[in-house]
Amino acid sequence: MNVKTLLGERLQAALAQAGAAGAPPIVGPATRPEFGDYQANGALAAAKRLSTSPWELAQRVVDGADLTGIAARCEVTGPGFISLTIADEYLAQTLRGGRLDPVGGGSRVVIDYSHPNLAKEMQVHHLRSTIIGDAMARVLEALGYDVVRQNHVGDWGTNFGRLVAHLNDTGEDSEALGDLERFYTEASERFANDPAFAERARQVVVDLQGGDPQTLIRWQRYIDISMSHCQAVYDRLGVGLRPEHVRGESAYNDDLDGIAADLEAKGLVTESDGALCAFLDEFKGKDGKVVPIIVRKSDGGYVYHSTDLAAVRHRTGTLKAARVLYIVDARQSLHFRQLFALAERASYAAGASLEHHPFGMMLGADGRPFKTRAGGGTRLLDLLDEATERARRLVQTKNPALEADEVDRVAHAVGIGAVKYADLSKSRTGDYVFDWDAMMSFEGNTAPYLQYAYARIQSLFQRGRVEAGSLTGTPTIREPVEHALALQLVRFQETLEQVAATVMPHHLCTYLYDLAAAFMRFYETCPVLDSDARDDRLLLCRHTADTLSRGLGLLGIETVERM
RNA sequence: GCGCCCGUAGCUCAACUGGACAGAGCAUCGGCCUUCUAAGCCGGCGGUUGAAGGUUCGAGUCCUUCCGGGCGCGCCA
Repeated sequence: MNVKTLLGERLQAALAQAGAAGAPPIVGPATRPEFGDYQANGALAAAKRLSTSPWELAQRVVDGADLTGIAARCEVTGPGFISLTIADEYLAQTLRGGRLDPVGGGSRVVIDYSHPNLAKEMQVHHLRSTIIGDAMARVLEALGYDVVRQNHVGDWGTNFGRLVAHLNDTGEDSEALGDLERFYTEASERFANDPAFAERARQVVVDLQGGDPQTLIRWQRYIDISMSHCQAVYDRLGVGLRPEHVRGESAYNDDLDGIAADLEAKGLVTESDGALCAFLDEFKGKDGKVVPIIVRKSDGGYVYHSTDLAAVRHRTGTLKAARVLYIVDARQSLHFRQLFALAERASYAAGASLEHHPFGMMLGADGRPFKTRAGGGTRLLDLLDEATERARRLVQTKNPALEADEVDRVAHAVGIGAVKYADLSKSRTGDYVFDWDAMMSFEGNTAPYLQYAYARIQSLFQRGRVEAGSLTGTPTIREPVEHALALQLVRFQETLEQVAATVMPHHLCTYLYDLAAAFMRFYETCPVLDSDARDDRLLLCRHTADTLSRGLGLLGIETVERM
């Protein structure tokens, strides 16, 4: 149950009765404790339009609103705010322990995320797209949307010309592929310094796009090895991407001639310097000249505009998406604005909502692009190694009593969780500072704080010899800290709907942090096991544990029983 | 030059999209462990939200102009 939506409906009806039909109630959490749990600000704006007193209108809304059984208090405060306090009984009945209403109704959402470049191993800059996309996929699925994951891997184009050319020279069974990074570097150096090699590399691109069998075999060999590296990273990270979600640039190769012909037939492209381009007036660059969308290069090859157009058509046409979310870094903003505009004019959007959700760069503590400790490189695997290692040292310091295999599990959950949470907890629009010391201090708004809250509850259950699953019923709420905890628990649904709408997972992080903090306050104030209210409080603990676990799970973060 | 994003406490970040007195954590200072995990809880200190105008009953949020930073702007993706 989304309490915010429910309050909104009831207050909107009351506004209409009071003469302000259609006025939005504008319900949100109360900004201060003395204003209750929720507040509605709609009467202020509505009164302005009706030229009546805001206070009087708000009072009529309060008098007319049907909030029986929901609100314990509903009153006008200040110039015309409506302050609402939810009834304890209602909160208690609404507790769902992390279960969600399927508001998505099976609507299909395609999410394009991770999309590593297979020319080399995954780099740290692939982290953001991968984990934001993974979190969004999980959240939308949990809300009842029909999610289709699309890993639009970079497995095509000029990079692969030089790689396959180098593979041709070193031999099909090259041991060198064991070290993709070095192989890539060697190929790049030869391309830059050896004109004859560069010419062969360009020919390979033509052969690839033309479907030459021998070239495709070598290309496939390279792709397979690179993709297995990616899968290892996904497994290590615990993201839900699997081979069946891969639909790379190469998958659209056969569509490209058709796209070009179709755009020509629709009169959307013209030839310019030998290339086939679309010129959309709203996109201007240097010297005020229109920035072209290059559909086909002068050498007849295709670049990513065309591939992405084919992907749009696939997602809206074949997959029948209602929404397509592109979790791609902010530098691609112009590209996507151009892409969506051209797709619209070519009627490829098919009524679907095409959305680019950009994110900023990962910076080091020095404010420059982040590098790992291992050789100052940017391999994502090195970053994950370091995270787990740092977590292991910390876990051993904090709790020396843990068994060796338990240390492994906790170090993994905490290390990977800390990295993910540090990223997901920030609003994605800007750059963010990746600071090992801050995230590994494990204080404040971090994954380990949340994991710790969960472990404390599990410890309660163990100590009290309580089977969590046997805790059922509706608790009685007595204390203010219990009310605050129950209120926060009930806000799970509205928080996730907000995440789904904004594609901003950090709202879920903030929510979980507030939930854990509410629990910690409850835990400090209210004895559980040795209390007359034991059963009621155990129930609150169970709902908290379930919600923390579910919420962290939606972020792709594991919980542990002990830490 | 044009376009997009950003600028909030010493540091890292919020602020539910225009609502009440801008909130957390870190750092710093001070309290709380012979009872459920102190990776915790409670409190103090810390702000002209880059600047100046404007719209509004109300602006960190919207508009204009500056200042400062990042990114992008024709055959890579």
